[in-house]
Amino acid sequence: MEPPAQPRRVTIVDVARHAQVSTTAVSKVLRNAYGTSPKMRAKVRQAIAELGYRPFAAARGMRGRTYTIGVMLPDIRNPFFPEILDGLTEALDETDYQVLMGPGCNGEAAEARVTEAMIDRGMDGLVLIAPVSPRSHLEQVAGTVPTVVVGRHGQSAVYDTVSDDDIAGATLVVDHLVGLGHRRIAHIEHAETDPARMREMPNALRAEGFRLSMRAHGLADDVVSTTYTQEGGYLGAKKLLTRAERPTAVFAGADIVAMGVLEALDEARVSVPGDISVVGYDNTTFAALGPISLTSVDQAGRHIGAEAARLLLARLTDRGKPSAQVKLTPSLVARRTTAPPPA
Amino acid sequence: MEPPAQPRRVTIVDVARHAQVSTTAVSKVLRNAYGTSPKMRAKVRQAIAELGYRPFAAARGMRGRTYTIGVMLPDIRNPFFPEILDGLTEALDETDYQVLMGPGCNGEAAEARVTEAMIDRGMDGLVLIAPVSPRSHLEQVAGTVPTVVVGRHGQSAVYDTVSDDDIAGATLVVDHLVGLGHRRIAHIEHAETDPARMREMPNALRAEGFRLSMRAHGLADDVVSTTYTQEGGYLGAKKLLTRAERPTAVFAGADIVAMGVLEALDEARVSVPGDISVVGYDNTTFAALGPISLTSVDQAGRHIGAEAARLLLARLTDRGKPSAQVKLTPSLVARRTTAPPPA
DNA sequence: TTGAAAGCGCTAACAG
DNA sequence: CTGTTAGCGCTTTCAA
Repeated sequence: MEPPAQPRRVTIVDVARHAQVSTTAVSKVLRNAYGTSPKMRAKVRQAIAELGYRPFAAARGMRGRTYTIGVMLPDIRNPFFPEILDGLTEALDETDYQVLMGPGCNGEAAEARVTEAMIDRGMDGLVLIAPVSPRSHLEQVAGTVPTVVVGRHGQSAVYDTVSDDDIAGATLVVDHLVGLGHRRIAHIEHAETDPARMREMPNALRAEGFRLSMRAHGLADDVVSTTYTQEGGYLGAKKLLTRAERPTAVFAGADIVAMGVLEALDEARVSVPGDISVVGYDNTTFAALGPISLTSVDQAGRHIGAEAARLLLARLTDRGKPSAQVKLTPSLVARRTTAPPPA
Repeated sequence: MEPPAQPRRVTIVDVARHAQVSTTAVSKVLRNAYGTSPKMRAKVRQAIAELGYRPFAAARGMRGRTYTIGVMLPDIRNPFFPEILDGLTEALDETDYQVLMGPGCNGEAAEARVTEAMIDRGMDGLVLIAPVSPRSHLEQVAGTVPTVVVGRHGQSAVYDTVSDDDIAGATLVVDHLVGLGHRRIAHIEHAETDPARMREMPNALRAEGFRLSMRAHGLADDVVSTTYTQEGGYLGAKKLLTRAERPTAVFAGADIVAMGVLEALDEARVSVPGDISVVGYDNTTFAALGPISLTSVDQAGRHIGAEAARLLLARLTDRGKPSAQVKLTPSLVARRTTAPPPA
């Protein structure tokens, strides 16, 4: 008795017939395009509601836009990204655009695959979060579809960028620790070898900011090179503990690194912050967790996301607009892993 | 001198002309369809490579499939989901399908919006992770596009399900604690009022498993109702600490809840696991973090994701196939938050 | 085994 | 302001 499960999708033709107008009229109402009388709009809107019509985005994409924005994020596990996404979706909520995310990619090959997949699906705009691909690839992507690059410095004429001032962030950390009385401060960095990326990747800038700031205070800049992983932090801390003169504070380049540091210090029965203070970066969710309570640098992820959305919408409206670079200022959140050095 | 930035996309027509064959032939080769000679395939493949052709998925979707699978996840912040995603993408890596994720949705309205957006974009199949929408909506979605529901019990004739045995997981926890000598064990649950969801949502089953298991051991089942949030854990623990007879162990329904518990215990100067043992659920990344080292239940997220991919691919091949329910078995990971009760 | 031709649902020129 | 018409890039009958 029941109709079969798939009663054919309602199309623009059905709506046009039901409203006694042309398909063009329906299309125009859908897009709030110029040249529709209020009366017609009302008729069409009613027909749409009565039939429960929803435009088929894939078909729209063949001529116009798909109303889809793709977000590429390198690592879904990084607790910093959800904040960016929140800001992004919130800003896009009012619009007709829908956000779809590519699954975590690591490395250039995966990034290329995801960006291509998004372009092939006719996405109207792309937001690339902390991409590692060479600049040339980013520019090629941006040449095909409006693009905003987030969390990577270095400007381009074809894409907009939104990033947080990592130099300033590192300076905040050093100032905080020096203010507490620390003199021997070590930094654990994510080693960057590619000279092109040196100037663009946040990790490189944090290390650079640390060096500059320490020197400005007339202090020696002690940097240990590992990676931005928990293990990297663990190994880095182990190395620091063998120093003849141990540092009294460790600035980990990312919260996840700080976790490894805390683990190593715990193992070595070094008290935090009694013996050694620890600072992270990113102010991730777990930094705020009671048992951890890590002092960290907050990047205002929501704002970053909101700015990215704003820039993308602007470029969607005017593809030829000059590229913009937005730089936001981080802030330091002091918690229980930092204190004055032992007397 | 250079051609303009947008030199028109290479289409199937270009490939056909370059290979001196019809567009039909190219299409067939693309889809490994029946009726192409090896010689023709070779010619077409070469032309594709020489021109750097990539099919435009949006256009394919108009007649056939988009080779896109949509994954809806409720909360990108939940560190359990990345595991599922990894299993999913890994299993799909070999295929022509691309995974795209909807942004975190909370609540039925957001879920409906995302599922509709995915359907409107012609996605070939959907994976819904821990959806909260009523069954009727899930079945409606599944009636439109092949669907696999993950992390929610209760079978349906139209969609497949993959879930972890939450009753068994709760039993593992109780057995572990009882084995250590605990008798007064409390559980912090996420309150579920909707009777329909009672039988389907993991949180309800964990509480149920706890009750059953405690009674099987001849012990009283002490359950505190809050929510699966850090704050819920904090408040739940506060409440437990006011008990005349404090429990010697707390089973938090999720790792994030355990974080709140640890914070409350820390504040109250209650030692873990000296005075009170704490167990979480999900074995999230931060459970393993050195400073936390939380005993937790592991759901084998990768397997869940891999199973979901397998079922979806099967249904993509044969839409009429009978629905399947896959239930996986969890395991307990003992860490440093559990120990025998104080003497 | 191969190809010509007819759409899929929608938008964009262009006429009226 | 409204409607007619011709595609977008691909898949799919259906003949050859």
